[in-house]
Amino acid sequence: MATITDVAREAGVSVATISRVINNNAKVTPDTRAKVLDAIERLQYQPNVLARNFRRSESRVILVLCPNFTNPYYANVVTGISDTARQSGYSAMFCTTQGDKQLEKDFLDMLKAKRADGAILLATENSERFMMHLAEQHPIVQCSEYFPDAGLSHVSIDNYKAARHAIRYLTGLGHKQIGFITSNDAYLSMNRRLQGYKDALEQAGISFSAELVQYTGEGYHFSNGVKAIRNLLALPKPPTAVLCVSDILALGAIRGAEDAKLKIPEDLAVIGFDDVEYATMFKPHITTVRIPCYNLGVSSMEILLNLMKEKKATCREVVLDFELVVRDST
Amino acid sequence: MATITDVAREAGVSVATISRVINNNAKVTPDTRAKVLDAIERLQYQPNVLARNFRRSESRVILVLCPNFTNPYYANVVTGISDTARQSGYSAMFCTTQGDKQLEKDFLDMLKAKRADGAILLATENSERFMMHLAEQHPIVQCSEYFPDAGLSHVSIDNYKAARHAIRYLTGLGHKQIGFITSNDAYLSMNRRLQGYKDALEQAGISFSAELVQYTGEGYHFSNGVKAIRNLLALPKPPTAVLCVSDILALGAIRGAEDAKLKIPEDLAVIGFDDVEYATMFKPHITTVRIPCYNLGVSSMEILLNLMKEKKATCREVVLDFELVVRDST
DNA sequence: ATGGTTAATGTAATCAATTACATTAACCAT
DNA sequence: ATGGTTAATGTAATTGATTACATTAACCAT
Repeated sequence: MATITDVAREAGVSVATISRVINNNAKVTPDTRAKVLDAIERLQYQPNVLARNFRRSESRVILVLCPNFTNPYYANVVTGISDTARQSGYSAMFCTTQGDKQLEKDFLDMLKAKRADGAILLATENSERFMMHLAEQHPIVQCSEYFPDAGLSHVSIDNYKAARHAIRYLTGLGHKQIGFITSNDAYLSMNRRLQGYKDALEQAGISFSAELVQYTGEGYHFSNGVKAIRNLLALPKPPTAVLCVSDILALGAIRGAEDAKLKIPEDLAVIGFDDVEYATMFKPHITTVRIPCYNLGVSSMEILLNLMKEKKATCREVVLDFELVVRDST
Repeated sequence: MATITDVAREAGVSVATISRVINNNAKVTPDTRAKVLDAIERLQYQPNVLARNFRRSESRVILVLCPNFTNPYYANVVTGISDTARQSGYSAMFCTTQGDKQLEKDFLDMLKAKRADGAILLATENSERFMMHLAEQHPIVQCSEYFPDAGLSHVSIDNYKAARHAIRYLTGLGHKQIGFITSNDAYLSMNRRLQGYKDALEQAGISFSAELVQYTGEGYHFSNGVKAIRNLLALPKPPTAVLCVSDILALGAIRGAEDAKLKIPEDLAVIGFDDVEYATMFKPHITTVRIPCYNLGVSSMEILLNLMKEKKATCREVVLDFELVVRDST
């Protein structure tokens, strides 16, 4: 593989000039530029990335902190991140920390050791304080979940509006008893959705009833959805519609309701969240709030690229559009 | 961040000695070693990875070619790869090529440019010839799918045995009309499974009937499973059991059979492949051939690490164990 | 023509680790 | 004591790109 010195010799100029041409960072006569490009072409020269990274003291690696890959929600986000990173010459290092705070910290330590140039967090167990401190020294972007008002860049949808929108749709269909199935995870998105649910009810003149809100414990398991809907159906005044914070929970709720001989959507309307691919595999096809996962990933990476380029940490907040996809479960 | 020179000064020795200590590649007096380790500790020294990679001319990046992440099969494999790579100080660069041969080639070109040290292929559109040639110059491991007798290292399960095992189980239950639902993808695993199916039938004294084999087209869509089982059930002598090459297809087959008012497993026994997590979400829980996806990933990465260390390309073939998980669909 | 100004290009230091080769020290046999 | 041998350690080159600083050339105004 030819080096910059080879090219300099071939073109009859100095290495500095070659560097100027390939980096476009100083004036070079059109004439010499042509000579240089010619030599580069002839020798099939490609700058040695290792030497460049070393000299520039950047690793061209980004970190991605992710609960897991097996949830298709994350799988899609990660694909978006990965594609965008690759197109910009970055490689991604993933860590599925599964709630291990220390592992997460160790992983992020690679930023300090210059083993990575930036990080995207799809969720974190660590504190807001810790992250704010880290973000002062390194480019960090939060995706989906974030600390509000922490001054960290983040990309997400408006979960409040999304839930409110879904509930308005249900009240518009005439539903008055509307349940809400959520997880115990202390995610911001859950709170925002709950608030959207409450406010939409209030605006529709329906009084809030705490027992209509089911917390399923942590994680998003199908069986949790089944359990939750059973509890709701056991109420003196069971709901005629239910909003679930994930498609998997919604699928579980449908299964639980069908087990109880209810017809979907006649006896119970169900709305999910995410619009993951396999949710459409089953009947009835569920109505859901589509989250643009792939684009969430793309956008996070783009912001991170900017952050890494700029040096000065300007906080960017990007809110992508959700979409209520109406199918057969409502 | 302290450099090797700082440590040398602190310890009162030369940089060469520091290098010897941290790399364990030459004799150093216990005495001086202690001094050096002491200095390293005091200065919190960590070798500069960029300088090291540059000098050693290795990138510590590996490539992973993967059809997609959204299929939980791949998601699990990739997690195994990723975890193992990280533990050894490697980061992974993923490319979901979706059948784009040229994109795949461009991606693998990073090996030539020394932007990556090795690659794991979860499937490839490129030819055996191309890959053999590439593997002569760079460490390559194939995972799940591979070219038999191409001399490339690979990790997989024994798909022939797995299918044969599943069919023997079905014949053991008394089934004589057994269908096989597979995809049109030209994967080795599909052929091996088909052969296992045929041989197991023959050994059970059942003659092979081509119409009992349904090809679903490419990809593994739920709806393909539904279609396939419909075709099978429309036969003059419909099957009483069916083996599907993926859980998703099996789920589709179950749905299609239930739509036709068949009871599972009484009227139709169904076996899937993979044992992906969400397959257990639905009832009836399917009997399936479990593939150790995560370990497939771990093992591939371990072999790749060896390959990268050794330099000489010794081909390693690893076959991991499958397991027939009997649940409610048989 | 002279000096000043600017634009283009060249020279050589630099980044941090590795390592070939050189040097030193220690020990043993004669 | 002398020379030889070996083990431990040091010196300095090397890797390839970037870039501060130096040099050159060209042009213009006087």
